[in-house]
Amino acid sequence: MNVTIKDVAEAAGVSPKTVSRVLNGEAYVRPSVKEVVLETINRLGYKPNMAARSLAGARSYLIGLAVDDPTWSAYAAGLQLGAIKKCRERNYHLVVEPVDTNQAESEEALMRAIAHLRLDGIILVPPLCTSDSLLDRIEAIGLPYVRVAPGQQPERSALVEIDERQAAFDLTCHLISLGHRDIGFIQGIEQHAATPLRRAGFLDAMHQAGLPVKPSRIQPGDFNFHSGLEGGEILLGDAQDRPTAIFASNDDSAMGVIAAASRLGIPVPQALSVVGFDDAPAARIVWPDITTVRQPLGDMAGAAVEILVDPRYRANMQDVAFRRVLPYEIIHRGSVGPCPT
Amino acid sequence: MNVTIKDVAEAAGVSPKTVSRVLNGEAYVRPSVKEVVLETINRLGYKPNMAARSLAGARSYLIGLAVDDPTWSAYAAGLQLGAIKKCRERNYHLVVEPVDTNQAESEEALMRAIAHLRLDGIILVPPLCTSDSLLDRIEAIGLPYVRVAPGQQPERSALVEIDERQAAFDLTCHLISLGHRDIGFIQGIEQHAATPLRRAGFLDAMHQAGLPVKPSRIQPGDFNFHSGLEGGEILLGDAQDRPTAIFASNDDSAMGVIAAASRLGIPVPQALSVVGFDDAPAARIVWPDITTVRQPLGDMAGAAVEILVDPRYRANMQDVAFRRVLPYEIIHRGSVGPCPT
DNA sequence: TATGCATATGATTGCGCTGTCATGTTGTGT
DNA sequence: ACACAACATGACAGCGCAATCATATGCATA
Repeated sequence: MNVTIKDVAEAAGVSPKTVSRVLNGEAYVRPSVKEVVLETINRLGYKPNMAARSLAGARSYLIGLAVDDPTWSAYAAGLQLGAIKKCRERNYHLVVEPVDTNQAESEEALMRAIAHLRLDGIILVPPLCTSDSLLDRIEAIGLPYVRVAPGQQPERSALVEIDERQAAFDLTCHLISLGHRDIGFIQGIEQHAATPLRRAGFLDAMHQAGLPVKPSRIQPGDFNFHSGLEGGEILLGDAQDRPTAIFASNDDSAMGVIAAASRLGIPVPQALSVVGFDDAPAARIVWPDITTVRQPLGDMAGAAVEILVDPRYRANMQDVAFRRVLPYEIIHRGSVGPCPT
Repeated sequence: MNVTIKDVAEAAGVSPKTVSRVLNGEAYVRPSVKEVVLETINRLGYKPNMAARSLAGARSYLIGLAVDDPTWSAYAAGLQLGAIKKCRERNYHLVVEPVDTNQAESEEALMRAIAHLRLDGIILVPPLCTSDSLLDRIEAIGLPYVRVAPGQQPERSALVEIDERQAAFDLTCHLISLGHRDIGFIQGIEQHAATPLRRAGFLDAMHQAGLPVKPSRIQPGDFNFHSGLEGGEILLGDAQDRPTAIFASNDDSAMGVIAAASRLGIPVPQALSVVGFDDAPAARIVWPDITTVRQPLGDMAGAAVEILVDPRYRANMQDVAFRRVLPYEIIHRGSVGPCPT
């Protein structure tokens, strides 16, 4: 049937264990032998059997990505792609596990999958990475995990994030620098750690500039188009008293705000500036395209994979060295203009 | 450490093999014994080890999803979610493998992953499912595969699709029934089998209604927003001679057409009707929302998984019974109106 | 030359499960 | 009552690999 390590060993004139050593990059193999083995592997087209590897060894070469995102938004997609790419590099594989935070049974299914597959590690995406009950259970079984943008309990475990608060601060400052003094804000899902951070960054910037923020200028939202539309219609509804700029907590809701403006006949960016967050693909293609904050989602997921496969992390999961804060970037596009006089 | 089948067997007072029988739903286990075993499994929290199962048995309980879609569009996301859901039901797991059709090395990586993981089956998504070289290689190793919307070589292997041509035909008829007689068309990526089928359905309907289609009314595209924008601008550029409706080959390009109309000051749907295809999430939320064809992507992927785990398919991959044509649905929304007089 | 240590390799065992086959233990028809 | 099936269970081997330990080589130092 299929080529096994034994076949390679025989063909190369060494023991299976030596082939195994070459495969796993262990020390104590003469370069000349190593070369012969590698050549034989290639010639025979040998591919190690993961099941046997994981049964005999300690690792499964499988990393989990747990996501609670029923629509599989661009955010989840960006992370997934980055994670897969890095897994390939490292000869690992990614198993995607969707979880519904609102369903206890769903968490059960995740734990079952983890045990089934003997995952080597798991990447937790908002809002899962802020669920204490889930974190507790994962810690209880000793599974290495990395949180993506948890926004809280930074000391608890490894994490990968950007400085959301600073990014929101910078973006708000940009609007202020263009003369905007009355800026509305559309929030995200409250359970996402990013939501309070982005709001805080926004408020920091406004306060630092000495600009007041009426409570009615802060509208709820849930990171999707509709909430942007609704929040936008409320913020822009009163022609006598409307903000000249709106900060939406992500790009989808920013598109909703633009749609609301368009319905009300308010030209963007001439009469209203709109900014989003995340740099979703759609933010680049809609018209006007949206000024936003680019999160390096692929890099973040890649960093998470790297942490999980790092034996040093597996040895000491409390190690503070595994807290990655990646750079963000403000992307200037067409949805922002100077404050209308 | 972890509970094994042996522990369960001892606790239940039976042999490991009997537990294995219960696990795999084999015949010849007394109901009373089965009950005791199941109770013990539950009590001990036993989770079978996939690696051991796959090493000892013939199945890996892993299904692959191969996708060539660098942006991981809504199409890929919809399929993925449906596949994962069905996998869970069946106690399988999904491993996502992105492939770049333009990179030979990428196909190599896919084949390596297949061998590594001993996949039980693989789902091929356009345009991969029309790559003869890839299909040949997969057949050569005897791996069961299902093609999603291949649009050609229907007899070659199992497939899951909708009747793209009929759907495009129906959608075009809808426009014609509203009085439109001059309809433009934006194509998709030529390598995707859906592209010629949707075009053919469109042309069929036009011809059947006795309506001419000038060559300039057919614009190229690649399923994304930009190509819709460009094609739209060309189709609508001449105010003296412009179609009253445009059929875009998917929702992204339909949004591009709407954006083009908006730039040119052409109100949709008053002066121009636009239809898309796929019923992407965005089609529902933009304004105006887009009349389109809903493909049951989740069901399609689910059906693909069901075929792959079906032992009858594994036994006879030529069986014509495994060709699934799922129903589509035309979704009427705000982007279509009667032909302006 | 003898001693030690770093380097290099192989023999053996077992991971947890399923496949095969042997062995019981009931039921059914005559 | 007997043969013979259908049913029910267990003993045992082995999947392909890595971990462990034992065993060989070199090569410098005393």
